[in-house]
Amino acid sequence: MQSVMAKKNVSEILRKKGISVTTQRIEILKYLMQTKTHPTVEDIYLQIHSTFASLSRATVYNTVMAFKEVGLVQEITIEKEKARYDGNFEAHPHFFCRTCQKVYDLGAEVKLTYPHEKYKVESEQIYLYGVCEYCR
Amino acid sequence: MQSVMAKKNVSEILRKKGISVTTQRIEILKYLMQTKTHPTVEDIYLQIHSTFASLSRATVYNTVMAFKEVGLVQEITIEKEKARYDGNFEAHPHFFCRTCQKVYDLGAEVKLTYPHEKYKVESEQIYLYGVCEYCR
DNA sequence: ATGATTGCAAAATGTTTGCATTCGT
DNA sequence: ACGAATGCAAACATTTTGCAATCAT
Repeated sequence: MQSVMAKKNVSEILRKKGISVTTQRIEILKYLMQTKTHPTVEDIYLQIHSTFASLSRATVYNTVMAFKEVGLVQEITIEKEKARYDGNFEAHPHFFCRTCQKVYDLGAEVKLTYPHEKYKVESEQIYLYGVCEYCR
Repeated sequence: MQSVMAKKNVSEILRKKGISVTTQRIEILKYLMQTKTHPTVEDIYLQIHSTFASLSRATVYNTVMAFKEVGLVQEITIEKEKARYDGNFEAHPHFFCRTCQKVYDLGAEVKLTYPHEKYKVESEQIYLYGVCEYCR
């Protein structure tokens, strides 16, 4: 029954992360937490701009960078053309369909095991490529 | 003793892949098979252009795309800014150092396990992020 | 009040495209 | 000889930057 995250909850998340709370950031975070489409900056801009006309692309760029730094979003570079953003910060693999160009989440069934030796790993991304079930 | 791959061998690889053999392709493939730096298009262009002045950036773009299609290189999108190319086509993880911005190969100690269910996986990329041993 | 954020425009970067010339087979 | 590959310039897409106006605390 809680279809869309309330403005208050989103503000609280921003406050807890120690970054200042603006209307733009609230709107962008609400959108990112609610969608599973892995939107690009342009996607985010077009979506929010349609109901909040003053939003600029520069602010979307600033905002996703700020969110990435405090750990509110993951940056998905599964295609070389453009970055996508995922409001789910938990590590999980992504699948790119080369037919419909959509990015899907994969779950815990994909597992990565490695010894932390020479490298101090801070984050990881697993990208799988192929054709999704709908396009086959 | 075989420091640099001979022109003949490289030509043979191209011929076996069924793509036509040009001087530019020979030079680019020789370079990609010999380096472990995961060069960008600009890196490849600058390196080869220094001794082969007529090479153009457009040809480097065309060539890495052709190589990718026939399975001679992997495209590494570990950074959103630019793609890198790896002449080692075997699946292996990559590590990106956020300090020196270099990309390192990781070996078989990193393992990915998953069931092929809904998605027909054709290729995979594993990217790890952190600080390398030299930068720490 | 003051420093951070925003919006706009310009610039920078990486990549793609169109087309005439050259090359590989 | 013919289709493919090359080189150049222009176009395009994404991202970054500079700066004045506005907003958050």
